[in-house]
Amino acid sequence: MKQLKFSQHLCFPIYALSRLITSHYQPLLGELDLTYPQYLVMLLLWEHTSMNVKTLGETLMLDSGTLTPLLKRLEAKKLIKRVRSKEDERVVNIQLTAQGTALQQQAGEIPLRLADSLGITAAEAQELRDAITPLLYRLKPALRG
Amino acid sequence: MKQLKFSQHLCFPIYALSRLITSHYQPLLGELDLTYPQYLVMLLLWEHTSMNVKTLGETLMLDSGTLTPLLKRLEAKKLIKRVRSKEDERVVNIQLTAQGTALQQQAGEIPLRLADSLGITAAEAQELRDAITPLLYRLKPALRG
DNA sequence: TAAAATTAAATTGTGTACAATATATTTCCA
DNA sequence: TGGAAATATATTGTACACAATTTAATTTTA
Repeated sequence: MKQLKFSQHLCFPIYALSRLITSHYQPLLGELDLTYPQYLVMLLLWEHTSMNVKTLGETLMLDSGTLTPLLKRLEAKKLIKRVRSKEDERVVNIQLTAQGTALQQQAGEIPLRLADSLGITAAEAQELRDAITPLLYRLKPALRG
Repeated sequence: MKQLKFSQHLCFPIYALSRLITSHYQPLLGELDLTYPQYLVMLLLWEHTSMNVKTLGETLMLDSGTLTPLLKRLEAKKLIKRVRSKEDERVVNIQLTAQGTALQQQAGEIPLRLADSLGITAAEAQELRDAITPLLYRLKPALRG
């Protein structure tokens, strides 16, 4: 069987584009002392006020091995509180602090500044998102093993 | 200014899709004892026989901080050799070993098996690649700072 | 209802990513 | 031509990702 050339592989452009976009976020998020995954968590909390670790993980498609230390860093920065649920002691609820809530103001311009940094228009960004989002949720999760 | 909702952000679908695709590679690549970035390096070497670290880094958009330890792991697995160039002692050439060359046989079925695992057709994969690849190479690299 | 199964987080260990810096070599040019 | 600038790789340190396992709490079910 003929080997596919490197350039014919689907995987690489998505992998590289994801990292490239993250690298454009970095200087903007650096002003808020956030990493990109930390920013995603903050976006969700700004929208929902409180979420538990499991729900965050399902939404971001990240497991507790990634989230637990990330959330501890956000807590160390006093942006969130980690509160074990009274109703179900297995659950940890993540709540915004006043400082975490206040940070939303500084974050408002980031999407526009990001598009500017990337050199794409809002329309192009939407087109790409519309191409990718349905695929993301249609693909089967990988089988372990 | 109204805050964009989480779902309106371009960034997340690409970030999540990239990780989802990698997770589908993992069981297939595990049979070859390769990680996904290691597989990308091997794909390039199978196509070009020998490349130096700089060229690998430009093609994969990875720096020496990522590549040096990754290449040392491939060398420890006896798939490649790292050979300092005689003409320019700054340059390290990466060469396939016989074992590294032989591994290509086992890798031939991976692209089809991946598409099957993802549950997409070759046509869909190509459509997505065609949407993303030009964007990848058009975007400006991020400014450091 | 008590043991088994399930669930939610945390922990451990490996491997990227990448900024920042260091080191060694080569090239440039005053 | 000899020191400054540029180049290629390596190193250090921080922060993800994620598989695998552990721990503690809850639910199921025999």
